[in-house]
Amino acid sequence: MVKTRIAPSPTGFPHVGTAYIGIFSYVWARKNGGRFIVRIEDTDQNRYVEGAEEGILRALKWLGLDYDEGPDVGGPNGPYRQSERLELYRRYAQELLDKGLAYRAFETPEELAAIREELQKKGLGYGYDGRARNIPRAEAEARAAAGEPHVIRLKTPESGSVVVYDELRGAIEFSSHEIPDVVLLKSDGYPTYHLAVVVDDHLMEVTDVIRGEDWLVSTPIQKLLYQAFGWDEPKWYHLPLLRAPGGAKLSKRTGHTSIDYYREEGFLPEALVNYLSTMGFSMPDEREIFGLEEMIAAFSWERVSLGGPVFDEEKLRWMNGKYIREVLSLEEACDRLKPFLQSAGLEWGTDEYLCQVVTVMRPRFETLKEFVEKARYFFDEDYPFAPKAEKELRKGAETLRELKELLAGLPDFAPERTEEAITAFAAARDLKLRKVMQPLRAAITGSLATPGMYELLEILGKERVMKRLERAFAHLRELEGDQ
RNA sequence: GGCCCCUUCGACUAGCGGUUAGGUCACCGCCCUUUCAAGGCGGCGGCACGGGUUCGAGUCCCGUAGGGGUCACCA
Repeated sequence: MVKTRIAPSPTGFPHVGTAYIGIFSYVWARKNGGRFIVRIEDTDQNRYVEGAEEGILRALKWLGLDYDEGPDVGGPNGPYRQSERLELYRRYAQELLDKGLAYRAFETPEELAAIREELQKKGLGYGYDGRARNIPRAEAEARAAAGEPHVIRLKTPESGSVVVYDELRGAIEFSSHEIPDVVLLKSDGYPTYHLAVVVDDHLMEVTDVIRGEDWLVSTPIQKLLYQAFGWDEPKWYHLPLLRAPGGAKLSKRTGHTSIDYYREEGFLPEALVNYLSTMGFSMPDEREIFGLEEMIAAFSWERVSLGGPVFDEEKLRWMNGKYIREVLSLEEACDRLKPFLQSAGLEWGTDEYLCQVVTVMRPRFETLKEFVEKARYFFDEDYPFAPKAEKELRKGAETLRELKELLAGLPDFAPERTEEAITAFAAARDLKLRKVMQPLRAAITGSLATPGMYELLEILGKERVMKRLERAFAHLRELEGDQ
């Protein structure tokens, strides 16, 4: 059975990179009828952030990446939080010690810094020379027993090479002398990533490790660990890293990397997932709008490209708009908007009214949050007047007064009726339609960017429109009073 | 810097030896039009470079360049 996992660290907000890798892991597991699990890698006590785990799990659920096993849902191979598995790592580190494949090292951070500097001068690529290998076993055990702080390091081969097989790139060879004696167990008793990931992936029966390319060069270390334990290694897939517009790895400094940011800005989870999926994957028929189910059906590693994709928020916005106007049903779109209206303190009355508004507004906003900004006047009689709208108001004040009388005489604001009345009104005065429309638009919305006038009038209704015209004239008087 | 990975329009990508190198975003123009959008149509724009292999390379190989990653008791 194919089993994939995602292993986020609770060190901050939920990262889009986690979602990105999560999508491919999820899809590959589902494609194969396998299992997708979440494991929390909280082995760094210094970087641990309270609440981060909850944020990450919430984000994964929001995106629709439901997992079969995880810290909050349990599973057959738990616990799924590394801080709760410390005994396991110690036991396995001991096993390596017993086999003579690992050793205790007692250097202080200062000593290590000195060693690193020294090696750096010699032009060597990494930071430890394996000198503690020379400490006699008995002495090391005695010092450890005496409570001397130390770490346990992996004894890596001194010659030869390690060949890693990446499913997306093929065989990659690393010279053994470039693989350092990495720390397996830290002096605080916590494991490092290398030990924890191998022990957990093995125990949790992970068959396919899908992760970011930044892990590629550490794979030989983990492969060595699998060998040391005598376990079968999983298949490795290293996905390219998401890039920021400049080209560097997407980070806090180079772009918006928090999933929460996108949720708060009014992006739809479906759109974010869809967009992230197109970062490296493409459908056989080149369609760009597709959901997880479609991706699962069409997925193949051959359709994954390896160039680092640049995360383009502009295209994400376009795609989000596409979802709002073409993928979501009208009712669904209305429901998604409600929380945003609420947090803006706006009331929409009936669902029917909201849907009328959304119907005409749908082609005009790309994020849920943007709707609130652009459709405010539908929900607030105290809508503000934009400077350009005020200008139209001034220019068309006379026309508007006459138009108001006309509108007041109409029995109702059915589109056919208002259209006939207004076009006739303009024709009678030999006015271009816009000379009539713009002042009216400005008056009843405070804006010059709105849906069509006839639908606007119908949705707002005669009563509200007449009141708004009154208010607009009042506003006009204030403006003139100021001058 | 050592090592590793990557390289098609500005961005995301299709292409798996023979194509006028296709699509999407962005940009520009036109159409529609009462504004703003959406939509339709059209345009701009690319195989990093140099060697090979081959009758024939965007497609295969090598090199160069460029970009990225990684060199922690962080993951």
